[in-house]
Amino acid sequence: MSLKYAVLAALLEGEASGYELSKVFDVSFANFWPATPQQLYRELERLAQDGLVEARFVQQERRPNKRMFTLTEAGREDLRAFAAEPPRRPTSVRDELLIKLQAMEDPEAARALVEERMTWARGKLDRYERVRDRLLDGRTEEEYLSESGRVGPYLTLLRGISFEEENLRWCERVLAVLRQRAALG
Amino acid sequence: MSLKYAVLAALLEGEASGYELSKVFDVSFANFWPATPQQLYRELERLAQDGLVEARFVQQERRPNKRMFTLTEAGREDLRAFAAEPPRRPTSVRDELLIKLQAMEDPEAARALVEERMTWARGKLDRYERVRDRLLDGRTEEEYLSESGRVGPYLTLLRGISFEEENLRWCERVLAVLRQRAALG
DNA sequence: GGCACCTACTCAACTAATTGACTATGAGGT
DNA sequence: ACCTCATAGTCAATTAGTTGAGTAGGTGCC
Repeated sequence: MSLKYAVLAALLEGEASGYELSKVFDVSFANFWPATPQQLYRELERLAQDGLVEARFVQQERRPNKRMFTLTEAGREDLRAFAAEPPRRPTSVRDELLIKLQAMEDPEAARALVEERMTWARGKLDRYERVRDRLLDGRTEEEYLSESGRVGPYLTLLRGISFEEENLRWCERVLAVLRQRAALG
Repeated sequence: MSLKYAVLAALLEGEASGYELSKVFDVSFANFWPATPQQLYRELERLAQDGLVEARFVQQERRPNKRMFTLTEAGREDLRAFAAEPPRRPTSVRDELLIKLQAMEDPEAARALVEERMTWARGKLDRYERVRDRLLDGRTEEEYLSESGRVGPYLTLLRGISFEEENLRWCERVLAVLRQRAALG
């Protein structure tokens, strides 16, 4: 149900193809609503059938043809109604590393997995930084906030950044606990 | 696939019924691998068929009968192998609020949703605090870490706590941005 | 005396998500 | 000449997850 609105929300930024959307869901939207290309194509099909988006074919010369999707007024209205009411389902996090850590017996293996996670988190932060720069486009945060119509994209980006930063802090904490335990044991 | 190992990991704490497991997946495990009772019963069935857990019926007098599950040596071994290798799939977060925020036009409605989220996060932190107290059982963290065989449960609990704390910090940030924008606009 | 809630599940139907393979074309490198 | 990567998708099969109802005895509250 929510994927529907995630797609509609993504289309608020303007007309997009399924392929372009799959890129968006691979970077910025991935932090709060991951989706594979297959999910997106199916969802777009449904949305078009329900009249919430409009599709048009675009013939291309040096690339495969594509379909571009736009929000309809009905889609905009549906999204508006969704955004106004409180979330139905609680935030859900799925993290395999935590299962492994929960079960872990070997502290050395745990340390290795946690350090891998840290490297990964730093990579993600770098990518967010680039998304942020593109959003701000040379302006300061203040300028951006006063000029730009919609703040949503910025706030969700901040959440992604804050999540990864916390991830790093927690990893540090885990390493400290493992060291302490090694010293005590 | 990972639910399987989440269940096995939960059974590391000792024999449990499906019902008891569903309680565990409602509190501590909920932070990194949510599962409904129905999922658990199905998974336990499968695990028993595969010989990774052993089930025994327990007749009860004043309550419905139940089945208690224990890890077998094969289950323990399978879990060990899983825990040693790096995660296959990245962490995934699903958060409806962020879709709503991404789409949001009305700052006042946004503020209300964010404050609701804050109340909720504080409630969750309280519950974690109680879980933590039960784990530590009067000991300091140092004592716990030197006495207890397995650190996993403590580290995953820390992640839950850290996630909600960060949630609160991000909410504060969002409120600040909304205020700033209101002042600028 | 009735009603809601807790324990302890089972069953059926449904929707969502994942995986892998397949179709095309073009660009760039070695 | 071949290989990989990027664009832009489609199809089919399977697994995972959700929802709602049903069963059945016990406890606690007003």
